[in-house]
Amino acid sequence: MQYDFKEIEKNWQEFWAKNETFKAKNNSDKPKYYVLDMFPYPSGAGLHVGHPLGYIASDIYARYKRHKGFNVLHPQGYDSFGLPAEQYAIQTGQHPAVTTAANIKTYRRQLDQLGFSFDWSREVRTSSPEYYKWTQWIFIQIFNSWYNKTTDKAESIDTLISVFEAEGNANVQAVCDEGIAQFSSADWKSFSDKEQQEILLQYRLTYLAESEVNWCPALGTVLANDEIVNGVSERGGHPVIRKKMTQWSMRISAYAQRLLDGLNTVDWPQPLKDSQTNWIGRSEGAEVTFSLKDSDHKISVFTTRPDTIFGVSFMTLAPELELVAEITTPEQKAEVEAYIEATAKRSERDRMADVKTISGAFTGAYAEHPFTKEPIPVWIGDYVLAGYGTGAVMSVPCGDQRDYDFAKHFNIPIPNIFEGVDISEEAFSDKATTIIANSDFLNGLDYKKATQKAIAEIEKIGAGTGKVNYRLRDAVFSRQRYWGEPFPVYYVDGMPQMIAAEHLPIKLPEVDKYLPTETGEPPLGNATVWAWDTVNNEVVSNDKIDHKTVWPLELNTMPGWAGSSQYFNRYMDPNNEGEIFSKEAIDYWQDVDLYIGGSEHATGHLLYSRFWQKFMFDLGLVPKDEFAKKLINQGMITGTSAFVYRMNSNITVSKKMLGKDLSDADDLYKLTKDAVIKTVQLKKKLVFIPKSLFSFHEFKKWKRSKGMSEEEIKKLIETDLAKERLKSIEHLIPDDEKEFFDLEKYSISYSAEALHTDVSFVSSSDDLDVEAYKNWRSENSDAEFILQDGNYIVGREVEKMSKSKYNVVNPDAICEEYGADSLRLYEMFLGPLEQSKPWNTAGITGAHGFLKKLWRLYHSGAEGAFAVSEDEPSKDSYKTLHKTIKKVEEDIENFSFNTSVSTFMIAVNELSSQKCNSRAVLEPLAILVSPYAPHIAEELWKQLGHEGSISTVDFPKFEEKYLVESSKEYPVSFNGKMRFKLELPLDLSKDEIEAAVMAHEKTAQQLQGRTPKKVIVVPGKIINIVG
RNA sequence: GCUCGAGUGGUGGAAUUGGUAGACACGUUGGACUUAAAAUCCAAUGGACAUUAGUCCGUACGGGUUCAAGUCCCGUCUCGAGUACCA
Repeated sequence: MQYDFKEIEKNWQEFWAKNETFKAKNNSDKPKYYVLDMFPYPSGAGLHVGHPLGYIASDIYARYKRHKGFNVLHPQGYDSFGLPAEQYAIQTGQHPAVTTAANIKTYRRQLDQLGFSFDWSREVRTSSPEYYKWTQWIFIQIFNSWYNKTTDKAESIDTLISVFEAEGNANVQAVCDEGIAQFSSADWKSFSDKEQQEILLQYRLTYLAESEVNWCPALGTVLANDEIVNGVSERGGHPVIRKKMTQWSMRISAYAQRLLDGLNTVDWPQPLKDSQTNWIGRSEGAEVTFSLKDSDHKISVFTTRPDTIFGVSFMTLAPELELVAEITTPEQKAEVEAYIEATAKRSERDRMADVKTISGAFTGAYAEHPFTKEPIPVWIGDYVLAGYGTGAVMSVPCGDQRDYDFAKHFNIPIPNIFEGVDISEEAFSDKATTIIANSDFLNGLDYKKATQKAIAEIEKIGAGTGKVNYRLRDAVFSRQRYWGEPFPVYYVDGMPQMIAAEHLPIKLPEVDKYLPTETGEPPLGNATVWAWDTVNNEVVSNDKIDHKTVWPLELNTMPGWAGSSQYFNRYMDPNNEGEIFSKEAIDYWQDVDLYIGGSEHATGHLLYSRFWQKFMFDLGLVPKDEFAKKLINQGMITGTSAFVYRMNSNITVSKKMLGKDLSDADDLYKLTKDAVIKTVQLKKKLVFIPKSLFSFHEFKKWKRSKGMSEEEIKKLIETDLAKERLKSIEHLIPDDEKEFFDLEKYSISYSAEALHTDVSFVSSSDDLDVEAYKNWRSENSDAEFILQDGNYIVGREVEKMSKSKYNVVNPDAICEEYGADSLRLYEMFLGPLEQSKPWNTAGITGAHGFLKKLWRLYHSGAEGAFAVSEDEPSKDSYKTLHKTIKKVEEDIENFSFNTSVSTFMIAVNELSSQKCNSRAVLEPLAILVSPYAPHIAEELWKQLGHEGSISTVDFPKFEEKYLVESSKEYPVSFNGKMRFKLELPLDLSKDEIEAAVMAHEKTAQQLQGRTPKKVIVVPGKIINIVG
């Protein structure tokens, strides 16, 4: 009986589905374990072999945990709202729901075919109304909350209202908008309903605010920074302007400190934590207020260097600040306005890319130094960003390079406040060696002491306070898109109103087209049935809007991260219609134990999810304020692209360059160009040359990487290349030009272009299936390939796996040829999970060969019949088994899956040579392999005579006694170099070992009469003889 | 620029607390079986010299610690990821 993986895999996949083998129960005597994958966006292209890497790893771990007696939750679903489906809808008119459903079907088939142990009964799709009902529900909870700094958590807005009613807002410590006017209890009560709502909106955790966005009028949409290239849209190249729009924002900044602190409590990769830490960007310093001369205005600045306050020689404001217009003097008005206008035209990208140009304008206003009372000129400059801190800086040119450059450029004085430091060339910003001078009460202090003292003095005179500032900004939560969650929001007199939870979900309306409306409204503006009837509590036709009981609904939709910010909790109770999840479910499952996914989500999904989790924790909805205990970033699988080299259709004949200096390939190239005699058109248009005939550019690269000497290059070019290999293209020269193909007389040069070829045409030894390539593209049908030894060897390069590079490998094809178990093993075998590594289909034969060998261990009967004996295994077989158990268990616990695959291979190699077919070894072996190659394991388990699935059978127990050795083959080193090996009993003492070694004939041979100075003996490890 | 990570054969990668560098696999070469191919099996495979024994070099580069360094320390280079007028 052959290893028929197709039949086996099909049967067991059916078995698992039919028996719901992997369905997790929400209550169990077993301990719980929650293994989660970052769910996929179902794209139209389907999966390539890179995608399942993380899923295979998490599946192995989930299966392992089942063997270890855990009740495992291992769900999967789809992040199915998103731009590609919408883009496709705009192009083809097909409803995104239709294409999304079709894509999901493909994904499901591909996932099923890989044998994952997902509990599909818990599948969620972010785009299904049953799911987004709860996304809308959370939005309402966030809207109905404010952040109380006193209790340091989110609270219901009702607690805020009662404070307002009782005593106004004077004592309220909240994370809220800036500059809210103070009001008393009586004021509050006298406010109209609308006024009250407006005030509350400034406190809510999600609020409407004007945010500046990249608006593209031609596309009618807002673009992300990376969708803009050189100031125009990436798609279509339309102009983009900065525009203020009223949008929903999430007050994530309220959680900045807790998001930072929480990182210390989770086992996540350090780089990921670092990037979140950077993103949150905590900096300590002081906020200092400067009065303006001859004006009531004040300017607040945030500085991390209050110790340098006596070094201030000017102030710089962001040009966007409204204050600028108010303080500019009439004389400077024209200049300032011109500068503001110029800045507005520059995109953020421009301002970022262009660090060297220094620009700014003087406002004519002067601020007053809080201590010296000296006048300080106020400038504006686009190196100051409106969105960070207060949008203003106190400029200390001696201590900050940007301030320094600015001061130099505009001839502003640069006072030196550092002891013994020369600032004539550049600013001095080394905090560690700072000693302050020329600074009144700060003189002689170091950075730390001066900072403390400065803050204390600033506070004493009421000019400011010590402050912690965060880079993290509130997150814009509105998108001008169709294919996203609709907001459960309607507007009464422009004020947003939440729809009561019992009327959710508010379903996405149908539209005729998915583009923005002609008046520039979001796509939902095209919906004709999109108004809220407050009497019947239903969505009704727009023409019923009467602004009495029927009101317009919100036209924006939620962003991509809305649906993915709490899905891990919903999996615990995904079909609950009455609650987001039951208390029992969340209390049982608590949080994710292991989360696997890509590092690209570091500052998006993984930050927002932590924010929502903390919010839900504050509300008492979830028991943990961090949702995932451990997280692993799987590396990317890159493609190994294959290249053919298309020769340009003419070659250049030049004077012979023998004897010339060829020390540099650049010179060589130039030389060839200068000495051109003639250009010869080839007989054939399409000629593909082997890599070794590729142009000089390739040589340069090769030379550098291989460190070739000049001599070697000469040899290669003048003899090898110029003569033998060039001969292979001689027949392409037209007969009447043959005289120029005299390699003794002339040099021939040409260039070629590297073109991607589909990797499926290339064999494991890099030779191209020329016929397949010719058939691939009609223009190639009569192309000529210059072969070497009968083959065309392609060039190889590792690149990102992508359709356009023709290096995508489809798992369907791999499963068809080798089976899912082979694919699973091979993906793990490639290398450490976290590392990125190139895919090379050729290597899969190793994994496949292993499975066949494994199969043969159990099928040693006549014609490969199943044959397992009840004999007692040999000592060696027991040893093989138990060292395998030990290693595999350690490896899984450490997520070192690649090494455990090697361990399996070694075990099977050993058992094969031991001719072991004992049940006592082969049964545990099947369980060991089961997490990695579940189909074959199930089949072997069944053949071993067991009923039901192998999936919850106890993991084999490691027993030390089988590994106990009586002797060790010691490596004997002389001066650290291993010279020979010596088998010695393990129970020998150090002295006995030394005696045995010294008595050995090879020792004498090595020593050649010398007396060793020292003999190092590490029992059980090594012997080193020095001298 | 800053932060983090990584450099080991032709390739992917192994290598416990410092203790036999290159496990395992691919590829390559030779051989067996076969009419042939596939499949399978056996052998060799870091480099150089010697080819019997063996010797020397070798984990990006230059130093250092140690009986012993891929592993620890200092410096340099290269590559990758993230991030950026962040005051």
